[in-house]
Amino acid sequence: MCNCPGHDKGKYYITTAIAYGSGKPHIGNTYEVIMTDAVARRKRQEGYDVFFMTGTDEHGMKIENLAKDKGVSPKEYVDNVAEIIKGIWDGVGASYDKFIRTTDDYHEETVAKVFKKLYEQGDIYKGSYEGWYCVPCESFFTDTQAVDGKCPDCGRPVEKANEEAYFFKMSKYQDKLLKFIEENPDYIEPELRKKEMVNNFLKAGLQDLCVSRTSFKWGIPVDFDDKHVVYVWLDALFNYATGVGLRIDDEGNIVPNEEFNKWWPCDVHVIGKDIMRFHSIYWTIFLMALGLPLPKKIFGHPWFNFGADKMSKSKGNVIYADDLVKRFGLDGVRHYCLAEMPYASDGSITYDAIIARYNADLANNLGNLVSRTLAMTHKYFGGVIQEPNTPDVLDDELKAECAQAVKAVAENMDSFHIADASDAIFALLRRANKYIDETAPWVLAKDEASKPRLGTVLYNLLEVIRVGAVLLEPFMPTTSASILDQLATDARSLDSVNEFGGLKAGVTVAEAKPLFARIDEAKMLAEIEAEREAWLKANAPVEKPEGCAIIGFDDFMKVELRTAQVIACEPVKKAKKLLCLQLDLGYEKRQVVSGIAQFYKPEDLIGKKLIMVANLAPAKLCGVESNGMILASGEETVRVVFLDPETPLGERVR
RNA sequence: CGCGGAGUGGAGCAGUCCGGUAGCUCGUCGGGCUCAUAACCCGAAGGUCGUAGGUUCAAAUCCUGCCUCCGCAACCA
Repeated sequence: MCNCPGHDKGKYYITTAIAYGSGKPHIGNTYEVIMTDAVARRKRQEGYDVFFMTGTDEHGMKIENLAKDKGVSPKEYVDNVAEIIKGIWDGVGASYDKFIRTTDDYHEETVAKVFKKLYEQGDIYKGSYEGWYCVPCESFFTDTQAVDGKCPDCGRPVEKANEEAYFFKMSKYQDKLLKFIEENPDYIEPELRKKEMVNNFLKAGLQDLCVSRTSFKWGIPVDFDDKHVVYVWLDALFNYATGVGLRIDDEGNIVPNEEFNKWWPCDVHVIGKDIMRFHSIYWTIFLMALGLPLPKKIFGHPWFNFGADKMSKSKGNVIYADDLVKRFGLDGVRHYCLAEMPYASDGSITYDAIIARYNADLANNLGNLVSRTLAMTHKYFGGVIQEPNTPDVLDDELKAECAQAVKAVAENMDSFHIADASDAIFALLRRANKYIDETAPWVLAKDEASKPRLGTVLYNLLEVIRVGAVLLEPFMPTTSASILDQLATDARSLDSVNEFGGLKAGVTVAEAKPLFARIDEAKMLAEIEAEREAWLKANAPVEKPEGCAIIGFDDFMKVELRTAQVIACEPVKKAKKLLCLQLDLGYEKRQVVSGIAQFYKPEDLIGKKLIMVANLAPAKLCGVESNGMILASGEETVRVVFLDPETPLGERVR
C-alpha cells in the first residue's frame, strides 16, 4: 500500500508476457520487462497500489525435446532456465511483485479446470487437426513446418494425417469481440496494432483454435481425456488470471477470492507486437467465455533491431542484457532502452548508439551537472544548502521549465510514450546546465556581497536536480536513489515535486561521487570487436549442419529431377517472395511457383536452364498453381542451381 | 489494386489534424567559460521537407498520380 495517506489511487495490475522457458532471452525480450517496470514504478510513485507480474511459459514440445537432448527432465530443464531468466530480470532492476511459472501447481490445476468448464459449456469441442505426420518421430507439423514435404527434424518424408484435438469455437465470439474493440478504442494500443488485428483477423473471420495436442506429453493434461495436453495459449495466457488468484471448483464455478477480486481485471498487459493477436483476440475471447471482466488495455510494444549487422549466434554478436549491464550498468541499459525505443515503430540498438547516448545523456548532461553543482556547494558553502532568499528573473524560467518537465513526464508516462517522458527529464537537466552559465556562480563567488545570490543559485540547481532525480526513479532507480542520497534529502515522493522548494536549507550535501564515467568509445568498440573475434575463434568450426537420415538409392530415385529451361517468368501478384516460372521440359511445359523474387528478377531467369522436381504434387501458392519446384540452395540468400547452356531439356538428373 | 505506417540538413526524430519565418538530440567546425567527468554554454555550416502535378496571396502541412522503405497478413513446394 502507498505510504502517503490520502494519496492512494486504488490498484494497478500490470503484466509482461511470460517468457518462453526454452533458453536465455536476448535484449529484445528484456526491453519488455524494462518498459513494464518503468510504468509499474511510475504508478507506485503516483500512489497506486501496484501489482507487477512477470514469469515463464514452461510447457510444450520444444522444451520437452531440449530437455531430452540434455538428458534431464523437462521440469529440471525449466527450473534452470527460469532461474536464468529471473537473474536477467533482476539484473535490469525489474521490481516485479510476482514471478509466475506455468508449472506452478495452482496454475496447472486451474487451467485444467478452465479447460473442462469450457468443454462442458460447449465452447471447446473435439475435432481433428489436419497436418503432416512423421512416423519415426511421432510428430505433427503444420504445412509451413513441413517444407518440401519433409520432416523438419529428421528430413524424412511426412504424410498427411489427422490428429485428434480439441478446438475452441472462436467464431462464436467474433462479433462480440469486434463490437467490444470498436466501443473501447483504447483497448488495443498503439492504434496501428488495433487496425492490424481488426483488418487482418477479425474482419476476415476467425478460425477455431486448436487447444490440445497428443503429440507430446509436457503440458497440462486434459483431465477428462488424458491422451491430450492443453496446447500453448489456453495454458500460457491464463497465467494473468491464475497469478492473482483465479480458481475454479469441481463444479466449474469461479471460487470467490479476495485476491482475485482485488486485482482483476488487469489494467494493462504489456506485450510484444508479435503476440498481439493471441492477446487481443484469443485471451479476450477466453475471458468472455468465462464471463470474466476484460483487461483495460493491451499494449503491443515494438522490437529492437540490431543496427545494420543482423544479430545472430553464428556471427557472435548476440546482445544479451546481462552483458550490456556488465558494460553500461543497469541504469545505462535501462536508459538506452527507454529513451531510444519509439512508441510504435521498431527501435534500433547498436554499441555505437549505446555509447553515444551514455556519454551524452548520462555522463555529460546528468552526471556532470550533479558533479559540478555539488562541487560548488562544497567549495562555496562547505556543502551546506543555503536559503533561496535572493531571487532573480533568471530563476523564473528555470522553475517554469521544471514545472513543465513534471507535467510532460506525467502525460507521456500515462500514454506509454516512455521515450518522450525520458526526454522531458533530460531537457530539464540541459536547462539546468545552461542556468549555470547564465548565472556564472564562479563570478558571484568573487564578491562577498553576492554570496546570498550565489546561495540562491546553488539552491535552485540542487532543487532542480532533486526534481529530476525523483522523476528519474522509474527509469533509473539506482541512479535516482544515489542522487537523492547525495542531496541528503527525504523529499523523494512524486508529490514533493509539484512544488519547487523541497530541499531544506541548512542540510549538508554529500561529496560528489561520479555517477557515470565517460566511456572511451574507440577503446570500448575495439574491446567488443576483440571479444567477438575471440568468440568466433573459440567457436570456429561452425556447427556441422544436422544431416538427414541415410536413404537408399531407391528412395533417391523416387524424386524425378529433370532439366528444364525458363521460357517465361513473372512476379506473382499479391506475393512478395514469389515468381511464377514457365518451364520447358522439351516434352511438356510446366508452371512452377518459386520463392525467389527477392533474389532474382524475372529477366535474369528467362532462357536459363535449371533442374526441376518434376513429380512433386501440385500446390497452390497465393492462388497460383505450381506443378513442381526448382532446385536452389541457401537459406538467407537463395541461389538457383543453373545448368550448362548446352544441356538438353527433359533429361533425368541423378 | 489485401490492411496499415513512413519518406524533413551526415545519423535519429518533431512539426502535417487546425496551411503563413523548418525545430530538437547526436555528429562536424568556430568561439566562450573555468564550477565540473577534455565537461558545460554560445555561434556557424549543412535541408529544392521522396517525386510530378493541382488548390491557394501563401504548401513540409490540403488534393491527385507516381517512386521508395517499413510493419501486419499472405507466402518460400
